Amino acid sequence: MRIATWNVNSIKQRVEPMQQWLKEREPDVVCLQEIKCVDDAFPRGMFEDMGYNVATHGQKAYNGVAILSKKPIDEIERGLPGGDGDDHARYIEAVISVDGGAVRVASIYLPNGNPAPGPKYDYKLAWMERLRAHAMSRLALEEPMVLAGDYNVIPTPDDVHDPAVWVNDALFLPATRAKFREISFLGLADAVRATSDDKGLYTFWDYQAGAFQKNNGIRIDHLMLSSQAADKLTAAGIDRATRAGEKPSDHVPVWAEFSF
DNA sequence: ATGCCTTCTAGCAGAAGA
Repeated sequence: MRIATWNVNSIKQRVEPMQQWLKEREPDVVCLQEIKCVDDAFPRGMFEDMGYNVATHGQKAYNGVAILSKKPIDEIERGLPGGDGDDHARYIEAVISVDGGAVRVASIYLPNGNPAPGPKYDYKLAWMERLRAHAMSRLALEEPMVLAGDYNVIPTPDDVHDPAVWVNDALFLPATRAKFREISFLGLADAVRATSDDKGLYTFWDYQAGAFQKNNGIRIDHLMLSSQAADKLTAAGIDRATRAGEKPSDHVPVWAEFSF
């Protein structure tokens, strides 16, 4: 089974690139972020025609997440627990049936947090603590689980072209990285880093100043695996070619393949 | 030192993104 994540930066603007990529990569499950539309405006029929079931958690103009799956989607939960008054659509979780079992999958759009310090950064750190608490409770189920999405976290200096430029950014501040390590150390493996030590592996390049052409990027989209999923990991990759196509998102898909 | 680019809504400019 192949599970992918992609921050599409508006689903309506990405219909053609998505169709092309789905045909080429043939993922079984896709976690989408920044769909930037309400549930009723999601182009559900297009994906159903391509053989996918669709679960969305949309929002007008901003944010919005979704899960596509060729296998049935069960136990859909929208929103991350603990957000008193948090109306951002940034989290959707579901259980996907696989041969002889199931895998729990979440599509995550973690807050950007800039400018830092400030209320947006406070919201980011609070959201990360909610994610940590929820991940801990889910890990107690001891089942295959993939928490995939745009974490808006650069985990290490090896995950950014020019670390010095990012030292005061909410994506790279020590407190951000420390919180991400806290989540990782619960027992979640980064699929890309489980399979490669290469530098220069990025998932986002700014639209401005020719960032992609210079490979001036950052690695912020991650698939985090429970040990029961990591044990079945056979490959992982980043589809950077989508960034060179027509009307690209500023993020590219990241995927992991499993023997289940 | 600043904008660079793309998206959204609203309404022909401003916010947000990372």
